Amino acid sequence: MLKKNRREKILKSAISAFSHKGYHDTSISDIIEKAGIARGTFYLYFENKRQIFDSILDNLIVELDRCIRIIVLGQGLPNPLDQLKANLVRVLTLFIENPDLTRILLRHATGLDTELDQKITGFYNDWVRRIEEAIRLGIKMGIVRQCNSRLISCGILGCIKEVIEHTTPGRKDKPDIGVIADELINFGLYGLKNPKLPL
Amino acid sequence: MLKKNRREKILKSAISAFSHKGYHDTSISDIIEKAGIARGTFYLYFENKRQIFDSILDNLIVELDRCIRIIVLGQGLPNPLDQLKANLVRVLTLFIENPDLTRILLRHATGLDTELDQKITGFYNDWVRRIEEAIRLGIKMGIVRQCNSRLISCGILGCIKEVIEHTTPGRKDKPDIGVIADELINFGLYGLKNPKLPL
Amino acid sequence: MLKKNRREKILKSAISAFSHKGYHDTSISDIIEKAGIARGTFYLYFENKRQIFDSILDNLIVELDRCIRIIVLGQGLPNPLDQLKANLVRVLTLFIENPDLTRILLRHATGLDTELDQKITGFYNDWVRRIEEAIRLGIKMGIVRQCNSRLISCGILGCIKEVIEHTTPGRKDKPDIGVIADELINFGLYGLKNPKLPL
Amino acid sequence: MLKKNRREKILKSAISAFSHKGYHDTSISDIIEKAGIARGTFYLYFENKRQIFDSILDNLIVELDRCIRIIVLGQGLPNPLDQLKANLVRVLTLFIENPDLTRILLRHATGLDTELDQKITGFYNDWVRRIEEAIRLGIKMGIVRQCNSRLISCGILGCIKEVIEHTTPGRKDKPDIGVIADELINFGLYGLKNPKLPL
DNA sequence: GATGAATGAGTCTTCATTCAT
DNA sequence: GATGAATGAAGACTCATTCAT
Repeated sequence: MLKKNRREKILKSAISAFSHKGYHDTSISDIIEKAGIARGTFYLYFENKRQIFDSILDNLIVELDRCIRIIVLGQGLPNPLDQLKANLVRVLTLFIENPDLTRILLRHATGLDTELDQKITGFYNDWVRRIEEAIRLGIKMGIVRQCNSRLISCGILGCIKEVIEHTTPGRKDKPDIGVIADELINFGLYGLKNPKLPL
Repeated sequence: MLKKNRREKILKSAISAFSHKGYHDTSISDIIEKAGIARGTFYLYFENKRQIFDSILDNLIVELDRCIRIIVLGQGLPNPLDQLKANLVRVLTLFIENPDLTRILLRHATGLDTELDQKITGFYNDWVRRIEEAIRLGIKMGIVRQCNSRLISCGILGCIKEVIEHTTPGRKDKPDIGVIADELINFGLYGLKNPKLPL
Repeated sequence: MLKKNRREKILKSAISAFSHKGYHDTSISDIIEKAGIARGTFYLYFENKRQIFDSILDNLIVELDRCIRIIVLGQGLPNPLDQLKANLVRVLTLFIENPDLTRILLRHATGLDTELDQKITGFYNDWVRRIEEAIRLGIKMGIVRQCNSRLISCGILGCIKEVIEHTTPGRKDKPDIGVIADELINFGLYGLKNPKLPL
Repeated sequence: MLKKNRREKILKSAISAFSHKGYHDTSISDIIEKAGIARGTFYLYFENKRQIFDSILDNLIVELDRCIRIIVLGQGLPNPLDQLKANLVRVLTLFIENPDLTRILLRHATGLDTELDQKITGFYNDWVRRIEEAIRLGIKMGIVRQCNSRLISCGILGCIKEVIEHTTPGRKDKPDIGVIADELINFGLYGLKNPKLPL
């Protein structure tokens, strides 16, 4: 238990440090000072600087994946749109409540090396694929119009990412996540055109 | 003239190196080897490693800004939507024809230090502001529905960024930029909903 | 204790290196090779090359100041001339027993940069001032003739410095410090004129 | 003639630069900028950085040696003391009128490398030897008291050097060289003791 | 397990000197 | 003779990682 606590403490220090200074500008000294441990101790809990960074990202990715529940159609089940919104709300909440992790993922996890880049690209691709599947299903069901589903999925992911990056940092007033989710969903469904106009 | 050539050569080598290995993993040795020059020569043309990186980004930002022309309404002028599309096409073209620069901007320019982060954030904010103004104007004119213009502008920027990142790298077949632009515009205007369905 | 030893070892190596090759021609490599330590270790004990040099000089200056005791007049106290000689003997001894430090102070500490120059000038000025005060007191007491006390103090300092520089280096036979001190004091008091001659 | 002028211009620039920044902190760039010449041109007139420094010092040493005239005894000739004072005045004048050269010799020429150190030591030793010979002669003639002539010569040289260093820099009011020379000679001959006191 | 002193590979940057024009 | 772009050797300093205590 004590051991776990120590690991957590180191992780927290590392998250804070990486978030503020980025991977390269964060030194082991930064981390151990914040954690209040000795230099050697760090290496008892993590193999090296790179591994603790990976570890942080892996955790985050797992958490993020947990936010996404497959949308199930069926009588007696919540409206699919509501399920979609619930997913979005969970993701947005996770990011907004963990601004340090958000910064690490969106600003600092990028371009470190090929391996990591692939991991993150893979993670995003996963989401793109899920969105794409949903769109394809929608098309099949006649509720979504024909489009380049791949491209649009990509765009939707980017949409969400950018809104998160814009919403996260240094806010003191918690934004209303429900409103944000609604705006995003409306935009994704209906676009910007004034519905009162003819096509 | 010769001097300009040399500067260009160094810039090209640096762009290639930064694009593939990122800022920190690119050494001056990498750059001068690619450029086929001596170590000291590098410092004749650039103050230091950081400055050549900034220089590359500054160039790119200038080029990008040149792609965006203000949309002008009026008889005898092209359709605003076509003007919008032309902007988008120019931006997409610039990115797709310069995949190395794209990688640098989207993967490697992020999180280097506060100053650079602010410059890039500022640049993106500029675009967000322009999109926002267009949306506001549209709302006033009654062609765009009510929405949180700020949030949606952000989303649109992210949409474009992600599509670019997804489209750019390592393609050998040039994608059809016109098609991409159309898809993006349609998505932005009409969303995903099948227009044959009632609201 | 071990840590202190290491610091001492590095200091000794640095003193030897600086003394023989001067500040600029001494590289960190020179110092760590002599000390038998790794490159990084040096920087555990000293901030940088310049700081260890300053440190050496600061130490020496402190030691030198310790050699000088204020001359006190009074019954039952040693003859003022003997007190003066004792001061001189202590200073000469310090220099002669530390020829490396002497070389550093007299040959290599000069002209490195404005800051250091001022520190050393300040140190010498201190001594000049003390000598000057003694001369002024002597004039008041009627035992010293009228003179430009400032100028002569300066000259006396130079006198001592040059004798030290001439006496210190590479001697194997220890010079008789008492004799040197006597010669200097006699010169300062009586000058060169044969006392048997009328003025 | 033009060529000679250029050489002089470079020399002047170098003297000014070396005087203010010292040998190591003076770059070839400093010199050629002040001289208004191209980099390569410098090497047409001087072999390298070190040689121009030597050249400056050699000039100065020659000038200094010219200041010293052998003291000749004989009827109809000026008083030996006056000859001595004339020597001193010439030396002091040279230094005071060339503060940059003085700084170079006294602050910056020291400890550069063994060869130069030996040249300068040799030069000073020359003067020490001359002073010593004069003292010996004086002893023989009965006008100078017994003393360690070597040591005292050294001291006298130091006396003069320190007074010069103290008098030279940054003065706007030209000091009265005759007075300084008198003070120094009086000090050397009679010391500090009040002559009205018994020995 | 915990510590922190020691390590040394790696990198940026400077600057005296050369040489083709 | 004059130029100044090019050279590359050299050196200070950092920091992730190890290991003896």
